[in-house]
Amino acid sequence: MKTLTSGDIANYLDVTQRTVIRWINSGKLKGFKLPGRGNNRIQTVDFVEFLKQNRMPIPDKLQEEFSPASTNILLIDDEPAVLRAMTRALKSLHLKIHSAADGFHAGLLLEQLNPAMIVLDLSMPGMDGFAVIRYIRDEQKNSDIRILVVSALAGQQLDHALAMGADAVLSKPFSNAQLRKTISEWQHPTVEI
Amino acid sequence: MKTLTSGDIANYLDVTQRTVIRWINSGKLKGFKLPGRGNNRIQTVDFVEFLKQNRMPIPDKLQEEFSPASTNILLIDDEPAVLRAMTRALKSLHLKIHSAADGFHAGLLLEQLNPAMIVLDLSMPGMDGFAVIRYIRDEQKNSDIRILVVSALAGQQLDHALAMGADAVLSKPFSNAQLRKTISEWQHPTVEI
DNA sequence: ATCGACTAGGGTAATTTGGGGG
DNA sequence: TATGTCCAAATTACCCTAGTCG
Repeated sequence: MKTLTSGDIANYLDVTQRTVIRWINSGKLKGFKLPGRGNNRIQTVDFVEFLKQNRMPIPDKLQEEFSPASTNILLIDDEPAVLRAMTRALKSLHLKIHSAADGFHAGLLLEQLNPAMIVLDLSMPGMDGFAVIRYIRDEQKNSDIRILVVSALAGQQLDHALAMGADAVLSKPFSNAQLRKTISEWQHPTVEI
Repeated sequence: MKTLTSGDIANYLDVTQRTVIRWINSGKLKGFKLPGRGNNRIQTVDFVEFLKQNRMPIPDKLQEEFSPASTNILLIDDEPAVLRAMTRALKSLHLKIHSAADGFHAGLLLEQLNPAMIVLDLSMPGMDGFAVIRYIRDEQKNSDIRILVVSALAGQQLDHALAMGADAVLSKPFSNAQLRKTISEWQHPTVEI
């Protein structure tokens, strides 16, 4: 749990600490008090909520800290060589790159990281790639995950993946440039507030 | 983890350890001291009580530990028939039974449920059962998850599983009674503190 | 014995709170 | 009404040393 003090917020917003404390005490800004003299602590989520409600700009630092997952990308492929190649290809894009070589680690990391994007090989032994897409699209909380499907399978399989909710497909083999292009387009999405 | 140290709480609340110790010494936070140098230990119940009294947010991890969900059991086997059979066998034990038929769902559910026990088939297509044990024992922090390995593999594989940290093994085929006996022993463990 | 990680507590600096008045 | 400024007292952070443990 990352928390902020009244002073932190005063600095962020360029107001006096006194003002921030009054916001808290009047209930405008949600926070909690430490047991001692009642020093205030504010959870970053609550602060971001406060900023949104008042249409104030969100500092970049908080943007990241608040949703560190937004920069995670998860690569799922059973061939380590392919994972390494993709990692190299994406290294320059300033993403936190994680990879899974089997279904178990794919599931683990998907839950742990809540990644912004995944690159998914459809045909992996012991795992139904479509099941991954279905899982992600059915759970609302994961619904904004971008899915890039890569596969050596026939085109109609790729079409099926698109129909199930994949955002893009690439048929193997593909070039590093193709991969990078697709991912980088997702990196700076249209701003949402 | 039944008790917390001052450092644990400091991390939870994002304050310094020094502050936590002062809370304890001033009686604001109930705890007890170990003989020797007087290291502090705080029971999770007391900590949660402390959080409630001061209207502080309760960290997710603690939330889980306190929710009765700790009676989750996760069954991992690639044969649906086996999963159904085990589910029936365990139905009477008052556990929340979840099952995974592939590595992907095994990973997902392991993260989501934080189960108290898992029953793991070692030989599943596309998944290394030993990797699951290794993950739980090495990387999962509070790894008090009980692991029962079931397998049709040779005995030395089962021994290997035990060496890696499995709590018990059963070679297939096994009877419902054997399964139930092992699991029910874990349900009400001989008290250890 | 050595090492690193963790912990308790002392002393001091920095921060925080709430009040009062502009 | 909302905020900035000044203030004193309380609380917390920071730096330190020493002890414990595996």
